[in-house]
Amino acid sequence: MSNEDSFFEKVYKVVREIPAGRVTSYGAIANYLGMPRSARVVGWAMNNAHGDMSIPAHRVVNRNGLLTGKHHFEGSKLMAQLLMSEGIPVKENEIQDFFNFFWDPNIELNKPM
DNA sequence: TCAGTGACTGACC
DNA sequence: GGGTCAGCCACTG
Repeated sequence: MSNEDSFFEKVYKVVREIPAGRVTSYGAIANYLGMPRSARVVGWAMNNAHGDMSIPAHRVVNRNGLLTGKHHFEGSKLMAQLLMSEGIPVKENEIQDFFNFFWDPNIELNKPM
């Protein structure tokens, strides 16, 4: 049974909120969910979301801006292609100016206004 | 039920 | 400054 309150669902919801042309990290999502030490679980959720095309998992990368999960995509280059298609410079599985494109749910979803 | 694994992160050497 | 170790939570076997 999939409860919307499930940790996974929360992760999916946040990932879906990621605007095109922006990226975030597993730790940022985990931190937003109140589990900054469970970044691995977030990645695990992505693994479970593998079959859900509604979830832009390609916008989720590790703390170093490295496309660690690209190997899980059908095409190893698909993840980079999607990111570059959104205007995000990716080279050698690594996002250039990652910090510049970084989208933090803790800030964006809690923006005072 | 217990143990192992995983798309991570931070700290230590 | 770079590599290694341990911790964390959830799911599968």
